[in-house]
Amino acid sequence: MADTGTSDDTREKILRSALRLFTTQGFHATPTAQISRGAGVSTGALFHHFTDKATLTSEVYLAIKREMAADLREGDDMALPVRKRITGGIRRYIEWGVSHPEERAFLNLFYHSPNICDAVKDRTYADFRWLHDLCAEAVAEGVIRDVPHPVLFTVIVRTADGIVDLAAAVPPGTAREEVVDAGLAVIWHGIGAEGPG
Amino acid sequence: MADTGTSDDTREKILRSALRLFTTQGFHATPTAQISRGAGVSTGALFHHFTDKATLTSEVYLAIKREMAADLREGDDMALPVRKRITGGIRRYIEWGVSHPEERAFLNLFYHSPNICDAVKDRTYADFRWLHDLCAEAVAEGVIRDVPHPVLFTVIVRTADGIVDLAAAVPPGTAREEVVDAGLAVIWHGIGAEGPG
DNA sequence: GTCTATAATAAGATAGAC
DNA sequence: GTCTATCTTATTATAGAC
Repeated sequence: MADTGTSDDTREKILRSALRLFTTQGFHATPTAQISRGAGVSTGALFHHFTDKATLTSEVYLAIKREMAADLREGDDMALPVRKRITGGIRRYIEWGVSHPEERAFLNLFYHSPNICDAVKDRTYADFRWLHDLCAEAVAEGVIRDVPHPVLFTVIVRTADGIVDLAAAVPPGTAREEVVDAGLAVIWHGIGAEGPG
Repeated sequence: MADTGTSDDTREKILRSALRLFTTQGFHATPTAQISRGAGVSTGALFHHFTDKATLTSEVYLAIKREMAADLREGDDMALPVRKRITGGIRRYIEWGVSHPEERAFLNLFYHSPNICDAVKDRTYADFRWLHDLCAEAVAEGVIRDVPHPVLFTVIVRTADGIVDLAAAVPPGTAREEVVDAGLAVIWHGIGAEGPG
């Protein structure tokens, strides 16, 4: 068990180095040699752990998505009413984005890149399925207005993404909380069946 | 005047070829040789019209932004009440996105790319200034709730971007109109001071 | 499992003829 | 203003020692 520690460490260091360089330079502008150098290992070690550069890129993506999905779900309390669960989910989504700027930049980069295999994107859909179900539940309960689900989900996620960028550009504390609260208020005015909250 | 036509044509063909290839392959994955080949000209001609690849990329961006800004402003009727002008502006924004998929893909790609000079992005801000002013006017008139301007503008644009993606994925006609109308309803519920509309 | 050295290829940009 | 040919450099990935 202690022996495999070194190998896993190398793998992790390569993933972290790739994340940092991809987000500051882009995929194709980042040579594999620079990634391995940033990780403190050799080119040979990189290609021992990852078959090629595309695989390494996908692995970075999958690792981030898995971590993000776990963080989001961990904070969910199923005992709470649906509206509070959704608000909490959006808040955690925003907090995660603000506190993970490199991961967020990578996801944006990856998402808008051409020629990135959709199969890779689809592999993470299941981890977020419960959020879709939660929204459907809210609509069924009359907590959310009867908006077509794709429109509903898109509005929530896109708006939250925008709030993340705004919140990250503002100093932590009251100013940041005000941005998040204002964003949440607009979202709930937009989708909520009742008054604001 | 007729003599310069050939040269301008070459320039335009290079810009169009670059747009198509960048959106399907990405910036760094697209060799300049392929761009010139796609335009039906030689590498030499490309570097005669653009000093380097980065300049060509920026020129594609600026041309798209200029065209988009002109289309948006052209449809504006200053005689209309503020709310109708904003609704019309969002509708034209969505329509432009749906009918310009390559341009939209390029803007997304460019916007999320690292190392793209902010100075280039800033050069187009003035063309959209009137939209910011229009929103501020709506807040001053009490047509839009008193939401901090960055939050307000972000919510509108991000939601509209999401609606473009949804609308583009649906066949034109009733289905598409329903998506757009549903999106606009959510936006106005979110930001409007009065009832829905 | 990690290293150094290198093979094989492809990139951006230029030179000089026409 | 456009072409062909090419220079220079950088890239991904592999080979083989340790």
